[in-house]
Amino acid sequence: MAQAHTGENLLFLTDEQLRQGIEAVFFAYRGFTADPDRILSEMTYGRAHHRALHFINRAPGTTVNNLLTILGVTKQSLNRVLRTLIGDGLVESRVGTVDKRERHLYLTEAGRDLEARLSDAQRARMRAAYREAGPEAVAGFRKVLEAMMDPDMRRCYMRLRDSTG
Amino acid sequence: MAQAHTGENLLFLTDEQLRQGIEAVFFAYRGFTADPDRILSEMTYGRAHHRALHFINRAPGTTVNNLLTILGVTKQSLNRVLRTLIGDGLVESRVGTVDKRERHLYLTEAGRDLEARLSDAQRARMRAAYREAGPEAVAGFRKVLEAMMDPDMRRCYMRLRDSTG
DNA sequence: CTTGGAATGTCAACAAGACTGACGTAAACT
DNA sequence: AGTTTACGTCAGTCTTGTTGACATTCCAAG
Repeated sequence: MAQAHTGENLLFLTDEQLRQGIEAVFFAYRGFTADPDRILSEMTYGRAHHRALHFINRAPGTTVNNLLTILGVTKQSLNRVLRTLIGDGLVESRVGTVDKRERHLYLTEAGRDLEARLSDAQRARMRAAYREAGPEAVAGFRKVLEAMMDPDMRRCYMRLRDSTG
Repeated sequence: MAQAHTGENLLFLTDEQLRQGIEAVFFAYRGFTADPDRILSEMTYGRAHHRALHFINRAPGTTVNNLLTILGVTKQSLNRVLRTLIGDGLVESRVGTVDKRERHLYLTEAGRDLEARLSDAQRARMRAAYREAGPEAVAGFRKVLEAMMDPDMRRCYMRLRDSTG
């Protein structure tokens, strides 16, 4: 009856198809992080620094707490990363004007430079993959990814998405 | 001219679209691992154990070296995981008959039980996402993921895929 | 038969990056 | 005035990855 309803035999929902999807995500994620990781391994930074740089660049002036919920790590873990990035002059931390308890985070020019290097490498692979797969595949790709997210993460994602479009 | 060629305006290749794709992968991967991680956190195992169990279940009798290239870690790192799994009676290691240097890995019944628990949890989320997105989106999803992989990983993935279909 | 290389395993040391728990400070809210 | 919130930090632990060194076992080629 599900078949009758959708006009599909729902082959894409078999355990075997799902397993292949799981393995595809596993292998693709390796490719996803490979290029930035190569750049980062030449310095004292890691993937955690990349993530922080990415989202600070994405939402300049974001607070530590906001970044915490986006990244889904503890404040101690994030603080270690932020401390080195601030110490190395890649990130600037400004005390809030309206609420002085908050610290607003911004990339310095050096921070923007590194972020651009990392993002360019990651985007190059995504661009190649998108071009190879075509626009309709990309739309489906995004649709499934969004459906895979936890509701909380989906809200994070949507908020970021809508803030620039 | 690219527009004329494809009949698209290639909006899906803008930096902004690519960035959204990158963030979608980031947030979706969190969801992807969340359910198995919850189960694993109740025992002494982690994500590395899950990965080993998954691929041993997927290709019973696989050698350590083969698993090494699939997982992309060092033998020392994998060995630590395998040692605990073997010690806990979830994995069996049999000396090869044709080449006695090789160890062939199999899940015990207890190993299959745990693997099934983990896979069921992960598949449930994937199934929900697939159902929500629909078969065409799923086809695009897979297509982009495959294009994102490193060539080596793509070969690994294809070989596994073709061995069961 | 001996030697070289490949596959596997083990020990030791180390680093990144996550975690918990506890504590302190300052600001804001009630 | 007391509580909560935001942030930072110290200390310790865990998982998972890394390198380097070394032993074992076996196959194969000289």
